[in-house]
Amino acid sequence: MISQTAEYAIRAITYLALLPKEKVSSASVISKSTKIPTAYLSKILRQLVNADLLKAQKGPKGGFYIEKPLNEITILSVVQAVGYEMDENHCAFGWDKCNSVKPCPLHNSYNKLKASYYKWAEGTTLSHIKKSNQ
Amino acid sequence: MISQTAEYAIRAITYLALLPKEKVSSASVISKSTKIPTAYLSKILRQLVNADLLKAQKGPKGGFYIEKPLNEITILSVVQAVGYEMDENHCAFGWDKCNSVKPCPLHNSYNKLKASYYKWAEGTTLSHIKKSNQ
DNA sequence: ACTATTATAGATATTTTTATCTATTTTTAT
DNA sequence: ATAAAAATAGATAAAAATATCTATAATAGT
Repeated sequence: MISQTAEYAIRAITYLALLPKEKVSSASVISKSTKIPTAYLSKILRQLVNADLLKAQKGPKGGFYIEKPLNEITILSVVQAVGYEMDENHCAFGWDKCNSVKPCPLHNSYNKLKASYYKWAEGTTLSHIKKSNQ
Repeated sequence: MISQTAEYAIRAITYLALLPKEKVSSASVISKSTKIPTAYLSKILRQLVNADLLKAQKGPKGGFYIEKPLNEITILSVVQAVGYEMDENHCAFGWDKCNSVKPCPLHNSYNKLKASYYKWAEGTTLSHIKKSNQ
């Protein structure tokens, strides 16, 4: 449903979101708390930094933290930051040209699933997640 | 969202569902029509046969066909036949024990996505797909 | 009976994803 | 200045998913 890597990204940024605002956590602390392999987590965190979802601070007492308002960070943006956006033009039936004008036999059914995924991924923010946990 | 293998399975069985009732197609014909690699498709078809979603007929003029009523074949049953049922107890936040009584911070959000997936996968049958294509 | 055609089974190969390792850079605190 | 703690970068390794290959079994038609 959601790749391991994307799940790790969501898990890690959720962990940071639940801390007090702008509190810094090192990769190794996040790793221990979230059970994400340390080295792999570091790569994921870097991708989140590159996507401007997190800030990084090098050196002792450094680590990662969230600067942005939590309601601006959607699940979709996190998933896309680690490279798992779905190919909008992918045809589940294998057609080269498949669109709403000339839809493949699976087009309409798949669109329903896609729509509910996007509704969820764009509609769910770290702010929602935090609110439902306090 | 849905693994390549599961998509192939859905694609292949949809192809058969759109043919006249109980019409037989060989793996190589299905492969050409659906752009699924032949040998890989054969394995997938066998899994669908093992799950009693398809029938197989060996020998010349043999192949695969659907015997069951199309409204009894859900997308979920196809996906499960090729081994991609999701782990119901998997916790996206990495907790060992995560459930509705003691939910992890992601529990409720993920449940919404899971629910819409199951609603779609259990609610969509080959009958629906065929009807929307005639 | 024989031949050709098809599914089946299992082994092997390739590709992608996930994970680890090593070295380097930055920065805080002494 | 130096040492320690952290991120960063890039190379490598392991595991899983995807794909192919080879041989065998079943069956229809001749």
